[in-house]
Amino acid sequence: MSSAEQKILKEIYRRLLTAYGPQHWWPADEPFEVMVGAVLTQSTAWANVEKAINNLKAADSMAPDALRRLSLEDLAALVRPSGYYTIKAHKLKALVEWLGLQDDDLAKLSADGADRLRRELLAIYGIGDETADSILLYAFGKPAFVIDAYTRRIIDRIGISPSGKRYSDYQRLFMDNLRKDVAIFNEYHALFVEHGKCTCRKVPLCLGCCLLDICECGLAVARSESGFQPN
DNA sequence: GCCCAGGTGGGTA
DNA sequence: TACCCACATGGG
Repeated sequence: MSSAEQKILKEIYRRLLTAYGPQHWWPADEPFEVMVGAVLTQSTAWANVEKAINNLKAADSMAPDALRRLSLEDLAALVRPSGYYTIKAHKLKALVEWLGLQDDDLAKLSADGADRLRRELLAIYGIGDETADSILLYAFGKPAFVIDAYTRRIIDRIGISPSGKRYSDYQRLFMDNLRKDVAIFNEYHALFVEHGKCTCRKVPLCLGCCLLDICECGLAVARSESGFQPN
């Protein structure tokens, strides 16, 4: 079986990878640092998150126990560059509180089933669908496809929107039509984010540099027609 | 000065 | 369920 959606999703991936190359998201970081980064990056540019992460490391606090020992005020001061620092300090406290209940044993957690782990994560204050899936994918190596606002816009624009508009509806579109491969899911979401930085996203119809000139019938428009030339 | 970035939770209709 | 809003720094 090979649906039109499968073809389109594979073609989008192929084009994004050709244009931007591998993104190397969270390739060597510790799972805990990935979890912290996933919270700090909520609606925030990654460059600002890096400053906050560097502050935590410089304070010798990039560890669950170290974060638990910090006062809320001190933690907020450290993550201040990432914005929303008061609320993010609360979120990180909630995260490490939960980790403490798991004996801070991330290796054991990663052996849990993805569904159970996802429910646990969603029960933590400050962790919603996208952050939960980011953690599942980038920290625990589970094949969870991450949906962000930009991914939704692309899907809607291409014309393969799911019948529902919920997070889970969009996620199912990818999960049902792609091989559940952690490396692919990792790269695909990162490429969407990278493409999101392209200014052409503000153009109602994709033209010029845009990769997403895919016609409604699901057949890819030739690059020569779109004028798009990958690097 | 204005816009936006790797969202979530709480309130209201 | 579906909107609205607060939350905030830093770079272009």
